[in-house]
Amino acid sequence: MTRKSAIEDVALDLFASEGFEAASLGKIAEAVGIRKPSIYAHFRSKEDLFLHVFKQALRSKKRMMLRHLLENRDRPFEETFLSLAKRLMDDNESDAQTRFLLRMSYFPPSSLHDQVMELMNPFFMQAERLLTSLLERPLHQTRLQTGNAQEAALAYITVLEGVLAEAIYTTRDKATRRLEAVFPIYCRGVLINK
Amino acid sequence: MTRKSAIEDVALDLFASEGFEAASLGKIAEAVGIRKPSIYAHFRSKEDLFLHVFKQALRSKKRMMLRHLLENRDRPFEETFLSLAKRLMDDNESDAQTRFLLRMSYFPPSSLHDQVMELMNPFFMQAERLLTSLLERPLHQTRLQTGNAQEAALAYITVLEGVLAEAIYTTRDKATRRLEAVFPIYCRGVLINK
DNA sequence: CAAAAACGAACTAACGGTCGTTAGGTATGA
DNA sequence: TCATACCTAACGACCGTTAGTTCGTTTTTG
Repeated sequence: MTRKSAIEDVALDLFASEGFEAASLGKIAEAVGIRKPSIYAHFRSKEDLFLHVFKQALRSKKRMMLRHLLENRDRPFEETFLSLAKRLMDDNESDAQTRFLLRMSYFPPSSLHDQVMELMNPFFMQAERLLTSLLERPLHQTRLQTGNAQEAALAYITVLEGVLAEAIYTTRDKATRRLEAVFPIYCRGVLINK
Repeated sequence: MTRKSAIEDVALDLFASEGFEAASLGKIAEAVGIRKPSIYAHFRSKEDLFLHVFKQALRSKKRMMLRHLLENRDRPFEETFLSLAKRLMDDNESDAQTRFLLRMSYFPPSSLHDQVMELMNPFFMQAERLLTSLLERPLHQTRLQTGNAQEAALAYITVLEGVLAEAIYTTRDKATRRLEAVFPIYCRGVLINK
C-alpha cells in the first residue's frame, strides 16, 4: 500500500468517526506515522483530501450494490432485498467506508455541501433506477401487488434508510430488531396475496 | 424575549445547520448581537449551552408528539400516523428544533456522546411504547393483521425515519414522494384484508 | 543526478475560555 | 432623600492552544 492510499484510509476512518471538522490533519498524520505538512505532498488542501476520499468511497459502494443486485437477480427479490439490507448493516459496523458515506451524505462539511450533493444525487437516482428495473423484470413484476415497480423500489429505499439510521446511532442489534419488524410488513404490502 | 433565550435560539439554529464544532461561540454571539464573553454570563461553557438547548428541544418535541397522538387517538390510526409524518416533515423545513434534534441525535459532539444518548434512548423507548399502546386499543388492534401492535409501531418508526432522512439531505418535495410511496405499502402490510 | 516525498519551523486565523472593569438597576438604611 | 452597597449583564483585552497552510531545506528514491 502506498503512502497516499494510507493517508486516504486513515482520513476516511477519522472523518467517519469524528466528522470533518473534528478530524484534524494533525491526527490524520499521526495515525499514518508522518508529519502534518507531508500530507500536502499528495493533496492540495483538507477539502481536496475529503473530496478525493468521498468520490472513491462512493464509487466503491456503487460497485458493491450493483454486484449484489446482479448476482441475485434471479432469486425472489425479497431475499435479495433482505440480504442487501443485512449486508449494509454489517458494513456499518465493520466497514468505515459505509459509516463515512452515511455520515457525510447526511451532514457534509458545510463549505462542501453543494459539491457533495451533486455527487450524491446521481447515486440515489441510479439506485432507484436499478431497483426499479430489477422489479420490472417479468419474473418479479408479476408478483407485485399493484405492478408499480417504481413505488416498491422507492419504498424499499426508504425502509432501508430507516433501518440504517438506527444502525448509525445505536447498535446493529437494535437495527436488526427494526429490520425484522418492518421487512415482513413491507413484503406483505408489496406482494400479491397468496 | 430575554437575552438568554435569544442566545439559545441562535445556538439551536447554528448547531442544526453547521454542527457542534463548526458553530462557534463567536458566530453565535455575532448573530445575537453581543460579544463572545457575554455568553458566559448565562452559560458555563459551550457544552453547557448545548446540553441546555438539547434538553429543551427534546422536551418540546416530546410534548408535540404526545399531544398529536392524544388528540387523534379515536381516528383511524393510519390517518394519525400519516398526519404526524407530514407534520414532522414540515417542521424539518420550518423549524430548526427538529433539524437540530435529528442531526444531534445522529451525530452528537463526540465529547457529549454518552450524555446525549442517555437522553435520546428514553425518548425513543417512550415513543415506541406510546405508539404500541395506541395500537393496542381495541378500536385499532382489531384492524391489525397479525394483532402484533409492537411490531407495527416499530415498523412505523422505521418508515418515519427513512422519510425524515430524505427530508434532511434533500427537500420536502422528495421526502413527500417517498412518504407517498411507502405509506400505502405500510398500511397494506399492517391492516387486515378487506 | 533529478524528481518526489518528507520534514522543521513558522505563519495567520480562529478557537474556547478568563480576567478585570464598567454601566445600570435595585435594595438598604440612616 | 440621598448615599451606599450589591448584583447582573456586558464588554475589551488577552490567554494558551490548535487549526490549516506555506516555505525552505533535507532525505529518499528511481
